[in-house]
Amino acid sequence: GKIKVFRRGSEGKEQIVRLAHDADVVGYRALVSNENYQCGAAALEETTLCYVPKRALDQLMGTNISIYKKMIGLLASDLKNAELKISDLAQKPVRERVAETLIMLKQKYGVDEDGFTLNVSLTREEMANLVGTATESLIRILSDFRKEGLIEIEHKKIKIIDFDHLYATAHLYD
Amino acid sequence: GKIKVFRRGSEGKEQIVRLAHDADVVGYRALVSNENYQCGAAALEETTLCYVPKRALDQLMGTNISIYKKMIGLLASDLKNAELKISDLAQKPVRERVAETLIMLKQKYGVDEDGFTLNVSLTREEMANLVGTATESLIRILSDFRKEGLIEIEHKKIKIIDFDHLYATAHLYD
DNA sequence: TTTCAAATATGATTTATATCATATGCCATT
DNA sequence: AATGGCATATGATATAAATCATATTTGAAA
Repeated sequence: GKIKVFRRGSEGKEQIVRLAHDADVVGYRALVSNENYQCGAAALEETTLCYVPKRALDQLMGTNISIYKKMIGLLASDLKNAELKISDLAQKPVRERVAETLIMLKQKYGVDEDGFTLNVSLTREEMANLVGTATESLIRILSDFRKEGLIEIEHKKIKIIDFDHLYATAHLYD
Repeated sequence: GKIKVFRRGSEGKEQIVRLAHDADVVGYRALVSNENYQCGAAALEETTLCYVPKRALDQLMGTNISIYKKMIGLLASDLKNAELKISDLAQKPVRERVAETLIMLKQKYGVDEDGFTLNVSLTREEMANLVGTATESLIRILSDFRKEGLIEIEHKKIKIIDFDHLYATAHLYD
């Protein structure tokens, strides 16, 4: 299923640092580094979890080298995304980050059978925590996008209407 | 030596996403994922580099499993730091991030023989790119810290005078 | 179906921070 | 040693976005 990985800040506000999807591995960091860094994870919908005991994993990894390769790939990909997010947070205005987040959600979770693009149900607050902004700001910008004909909003579900323009407002490649 | 790893944003402004130190591995991401994600690296001082040809590394990794473990550890640690940085950028005001950065620099690069705490010479602009703020804002906050007796500034070098208060202003644990 | 709490929405105001402007100081080069 | 260019510094102003305030809608429970 779909999982959010987040950290809580000073005032208890959560910042979503990463979204995980089917067949993804959450919390492998705890397996390799035993520091006191904590972050939480919560399911965004009904999810099947698969707990692998540390001992079993160690044993498996002792024999099977491809597990290592797989984990390195996952970590590298997460790190790439994290570093992208860092530069976005430091440099892009909220509007661009919202556009980028919508595109990312589409790429990650795909489309609904009704054509509704975003096949996840995040609350506005969760989307704001993902973008790294205030809930009201996120709502305002979604309204703007709707007025500009970029997206359609039906309650929690969002449909991307004009992908190209949304992509352009995200300023992804520059 | 000391290396900065950065990404350039829309207006060519660089955001430092990570600092690397002695005996660290930069750019291993390119070895495992062949996507088109690009970021740059530049030395902050005279540095001895050690290029390992991809083929040699592959060969080494085929035989030696501890290399995998080492790389997983490095990646996991980098990811942890990146995620911390994400939540900081999203939630903490610039002042706190500057304090945190000073502490991080001390921990990472240690102290000068003159007692000057920061044994790296970053320009103010580079520090700003590390914190994720405008150069003027960074300079202003350093001035504030100096006036408040938290640090001493001698040209490029900075000495932490009152670590406890600086630590407190960073709001590290909450 | 009615009711109520939580989520969504939008307006008004404040605030942090970026931007713009200008001054001062430092170091490298001649 | 003098000059020029860049880094540092600080003040003034503009602006994006947060916060505060208040409707409005929605969905769940009685």
